[in-house]
Amino acid sequence: MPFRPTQITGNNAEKTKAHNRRVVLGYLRGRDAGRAEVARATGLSTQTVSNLVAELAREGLVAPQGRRAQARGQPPVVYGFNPTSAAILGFEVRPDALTMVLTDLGGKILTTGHTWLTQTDPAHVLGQMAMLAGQAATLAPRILGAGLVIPGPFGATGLNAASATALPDWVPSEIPALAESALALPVWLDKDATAAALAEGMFGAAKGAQTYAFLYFGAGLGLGIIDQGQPLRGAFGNAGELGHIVSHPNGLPCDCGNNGCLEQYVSRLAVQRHLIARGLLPADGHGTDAVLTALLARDDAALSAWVDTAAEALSRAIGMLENLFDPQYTILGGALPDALLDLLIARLALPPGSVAHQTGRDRPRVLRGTSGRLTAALGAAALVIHHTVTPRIAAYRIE
Amino acid sequence: MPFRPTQITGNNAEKTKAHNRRVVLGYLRGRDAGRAEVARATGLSTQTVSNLVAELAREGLVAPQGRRAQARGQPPVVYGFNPTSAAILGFEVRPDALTMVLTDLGGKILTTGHTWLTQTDPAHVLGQMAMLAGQAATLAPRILGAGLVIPGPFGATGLNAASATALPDWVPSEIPALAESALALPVWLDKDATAAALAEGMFGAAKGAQTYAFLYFGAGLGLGIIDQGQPLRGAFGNAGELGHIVSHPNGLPCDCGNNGCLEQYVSRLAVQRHLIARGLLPADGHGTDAVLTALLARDDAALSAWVDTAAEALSRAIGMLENLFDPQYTILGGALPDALLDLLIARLALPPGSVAHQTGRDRPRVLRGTSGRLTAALGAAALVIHHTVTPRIAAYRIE
DNA sequence: CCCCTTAACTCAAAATGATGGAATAAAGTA
DNA sequence: TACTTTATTCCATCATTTTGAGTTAAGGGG
Repeated sequence: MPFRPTQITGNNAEKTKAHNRRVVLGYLRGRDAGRAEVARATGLSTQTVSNLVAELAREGLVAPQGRRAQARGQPPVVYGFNPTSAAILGFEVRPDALTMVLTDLGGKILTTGHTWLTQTDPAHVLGQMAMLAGQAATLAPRILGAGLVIPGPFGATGLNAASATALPDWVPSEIPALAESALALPVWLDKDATAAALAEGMFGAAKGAQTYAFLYFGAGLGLGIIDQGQPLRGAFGNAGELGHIVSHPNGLPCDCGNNGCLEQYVSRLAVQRHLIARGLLPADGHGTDAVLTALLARDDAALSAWVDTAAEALSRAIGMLENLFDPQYTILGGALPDALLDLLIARLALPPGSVAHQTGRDRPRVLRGTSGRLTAALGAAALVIHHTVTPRIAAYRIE
Repeated sequence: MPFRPTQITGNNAEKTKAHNRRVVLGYLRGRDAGRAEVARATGLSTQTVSNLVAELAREGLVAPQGRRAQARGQPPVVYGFNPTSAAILGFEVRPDALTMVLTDLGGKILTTGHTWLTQTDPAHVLGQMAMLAGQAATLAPRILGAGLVIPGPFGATGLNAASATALPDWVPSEIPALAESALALPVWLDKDATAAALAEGMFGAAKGAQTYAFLYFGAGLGLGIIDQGQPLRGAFGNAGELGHIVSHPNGLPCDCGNNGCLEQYVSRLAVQRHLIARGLLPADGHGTDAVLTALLARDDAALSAWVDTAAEALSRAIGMLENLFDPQYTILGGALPDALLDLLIARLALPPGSVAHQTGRDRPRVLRGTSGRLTAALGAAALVIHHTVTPRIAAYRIE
């Protein structure tokens, strides 16, 4: 329930413990370590770490990996994160379909599920979710929680006309509670691009990074921004509507009322439209992925022309994102074939006037995401880990 | 020391108390209230609030405002924030000058100071600071701390060529410690636009807002972004380099290597260049403010033409910021006369395709800042309050 | 091979600070 | 005046972390 935080609450001993537990678990999720090392890194006493690790080990979330002599002194008992000790559910809700993944805590997919939706009211969709979850539950001894992602934007904004993809009845502040009773699990909700970004930082290309931008190709073009490990949300949960920034002043009209929106040039819909106009794809867009893969394999000129145009607009957009967000890197992912994303990246000509253009970079400025078609659903699953493992600001209360 | 946080640390009882103290003080800074009300709002017990308020009252930071009967029951003793109980120092360091303000905790300016700088090495500048601070100290019984702002970007980035304004020797991670020993006060450092944004949210146009964008006219064009009350920093502290996003593809060349950077069209330097080219301002730009005010008063056509161009570019930029950050509003402030900022705002034609274009807004999408020429120095002072009053994520450790 | 040093770890007591329940104070209401 | 409501205080209790004194298990020097 990330939206509209209104008031910062106080702490007490119990919340302190929960925080410390997340700190310790977060550290061990990053690397195996002995308890004394965790204590030094977190600033906690060894005693506290010892207690917390014992508790986590009792629950199976971490496990001893044996002693490892390093120098003098008694060798530490090294503990490591145990990703197979529990499972998590991720649901992606779109206007036409519901996708589910069940993963372990390391993001490894245990099973998937899918249903086409004819109605999109929460009651109906939550029923479908409960059904899929019931099937999945037989495969996992223990499910920690469920994540839920829906496309933005939320509320009545200037983008609504353009958002046939939005789910109007899905009020972010109400859904988690409904879902919790439907699934009998703790539930977290976020928007697709943000959740996908978290997943990429947890399991994928941005593993270990604290500050990065994730460019999400869904129907349009979304953006998830993670700064210091925390997602940027905005006042109404609508941060990251990258698709509707104006890339070409006086360019192609968009349903939103702007002319030259970026997603008219860089998106799955844009490439589909380009190919349909040239007779390379049926008008309903059926089989897009297969066609794209085939065209890429034979180095098709029409597709290559689209990539050139898209890469030009995308280069400017990424330069802008770099200057505004100063990410460690920008990641491209979502519903486009990996080969096409790779080609787009190869054709980028990033502007020199960027804070990301610096000496001594260890990695490229732009990377491809690793999770492919299931990006959003995996992102949903990652929400659970994010909220279970990542220390937060003092909890926000929602009113 | 906001930059390069590396590790989240654990909590203990003392940190918990410090957090709760900030929560309580933060609440009372927003509105007067009885202790029971604070307890309800923060989720703390009345006893805890009572203890913390007593401590804060002992220090003078809050003071009882008398009883206020409201309904039945014993009327609460209402406590209020006491802005005159202490003072704070704010320093703005630029390559050519050092500006100081001494304010009370409400942002009211008690005195100002100014020195031209011939050298910019930290040792020299810190000496000048200590001198100014010494003079100011006679006016305030108690100084809580000092804030320090410097222009970005930090490190060796692609914008360095363009940043004659940057201070190369000022390494953000080292300065606060040096300054603390020079001033014998707690010191916080941040970049100008970010600090100015915090000040605007604390004392100015965005008072009470949690999520907003502040467009800062310095030499170039900076941006401070506050999301959920926390500044956006980026991986290297360089988030918000708005001036060098490409506004006009293939437009005017910029020292940074890009063509068509926004600050070539919208900045103090841009309007100066426009006026110099037309013989309305001496080539050294001397007397810019007076000239601008005079030209505005007589509705000068040349200036008006600049405003039109600037407003067009600015409208697109603001639309973009809205879609990326989803702020409650965007604020324009800094080193331009209020009348010019007002005219710019009046001429904006904001794009319709924006998440900020929503029904039921209580305030305009764009506001003018309130603090004028001293914006950055006031921002520096605001840093002290931000760190004293605002609850934070578990403290970051710097390595 | 023994003893010293180093480091990890455990146990029990102490310290910190939040909480909960009972008692008290001060108002409005019947 | 008695009763209800709300704010506040007092005091004992509770949840945690920290501290300090051992204990264990390794390496290194003679």
